Amino acid sequence: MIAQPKPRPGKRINDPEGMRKKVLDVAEDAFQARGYHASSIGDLMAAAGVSGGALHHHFPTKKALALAVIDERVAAAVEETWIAPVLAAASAREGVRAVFEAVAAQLEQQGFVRGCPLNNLAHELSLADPDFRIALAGIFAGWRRAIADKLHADQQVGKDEGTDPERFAALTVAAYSGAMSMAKATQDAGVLRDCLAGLERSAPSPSQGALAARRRNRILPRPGTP
Amino acid sequence: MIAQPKPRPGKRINDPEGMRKKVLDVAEDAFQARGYHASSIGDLMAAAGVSGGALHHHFPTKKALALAVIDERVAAAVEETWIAPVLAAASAREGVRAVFEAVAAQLEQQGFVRGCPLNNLAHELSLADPDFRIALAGIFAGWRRAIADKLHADQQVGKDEGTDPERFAALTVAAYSGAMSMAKATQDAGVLRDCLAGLERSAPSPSQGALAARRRNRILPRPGTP
DNA sequence: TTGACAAAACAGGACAACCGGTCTGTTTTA
DNA sequence: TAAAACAGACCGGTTGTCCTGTTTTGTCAA
Repeated sequence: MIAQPKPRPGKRINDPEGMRKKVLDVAEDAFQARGYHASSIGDLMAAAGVSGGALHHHFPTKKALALAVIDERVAAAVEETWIAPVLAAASAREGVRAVFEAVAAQLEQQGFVRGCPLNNLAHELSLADPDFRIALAGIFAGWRRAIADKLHADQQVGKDEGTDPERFAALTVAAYSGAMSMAKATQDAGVLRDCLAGLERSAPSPSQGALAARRRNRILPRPGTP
Repeated sequence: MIAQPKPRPGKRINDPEGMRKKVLDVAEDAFQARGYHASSIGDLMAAAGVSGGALHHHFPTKKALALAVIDERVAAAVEETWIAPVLAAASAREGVRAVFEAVAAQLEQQGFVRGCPLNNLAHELSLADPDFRIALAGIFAGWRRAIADKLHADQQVGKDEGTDPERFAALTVAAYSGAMSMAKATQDAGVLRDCLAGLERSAPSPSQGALAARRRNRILPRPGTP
């Protein structure tokens, strides 16, 4: 007999939080791999091992599920992959460089590119529903704000003056988003390095210790796809 | 009686090319506005006023229709919006600037943003099917090549040396793609101008006549949505 | 502690609408 | 007169949602 968690016939254990998390896990993965419309709730139920009634109890509609994925998972992915590393870096430019390189390295090691979760959903859902659009736009805004604030903090210490923080943040987010789009289409992460190199041409930096902030990134979910 | 084109009951005129064009028109528009999966062939038939048999005669499957849209329409849009204006400009940098500004201006005048057709479909279809991915990657490649070649030609005349053409092209395409992604999510084309400004910081340009190449762009299709 | 009881959590089937594709048949055209 | 072009019905499968039950769990008086 295989030792499964709790396949006992006569007993059942209610685990609302665990079940909700399990559904969000598979939904996040499916939306990232196949997109929103191409992921049926039947697929999600099967992948998560959740009954229709249970899923409907936690997420009344598919839209509600997607909104939860956006608010809780996509936002967290941006926070973990971009905002936290940039804030922890020695400077904004250094943080941006570290993230670009870390993501490129992981993608190359991984061997395939599924794209940026935020941009993937943004393209598919921004025009589909105002609620989707507002949620996604908010994540973009937070992303840009974090970078702009970091650069502004740098300038308070005399670093990197002469660069407009808002423009720098916009260009950084755009370059990364577009690079991931191309990387996904070409299945080649090299374009990330090209864009980073082009981006750093505009740096007035003299020279700084190149201590790469080694942080795990989370643009691409679980490597093991069962 | 309303004067319709040809609603005569007893007569019919075969117009293969016209019917094919009509289908591609509505498909291009629907894919841009709602995406591939959200556009049913029933919707397309109704919008184009085409029977199921006719549509199936020209495009046996939905995938075949999408591939035709990509090869004939999306590629043409990139050519018209980006490649031709850049090639016609005084320099690569000048062409890039002109396109960014022209697109931003049109979007602001239009009042809403539907995004870049290439990136819209790239995000939704790149992982869905290898044929889609290859077709889309090819358009990206042509786009980058045109910009890189233009910059290389500039350098043959001594202009803008010290800039790597491939990297410049990659960054330009990425910045535009990402900016359009954000513009779509925020429904605000201002980010295009922010990115352009950030992009031009890396220019070693002394000064050149700012003759804006005024060309119609075609990122967003027909303004009138019936 | 117990027992009652309402709410939450979960199971699983039912259903109408819709999807994309196919099929047969008719009309036009080379 | 055969092939191309078009019309329109048809079908099996899928979609998202709802619905009716059943089980578990928390609560609170006794």
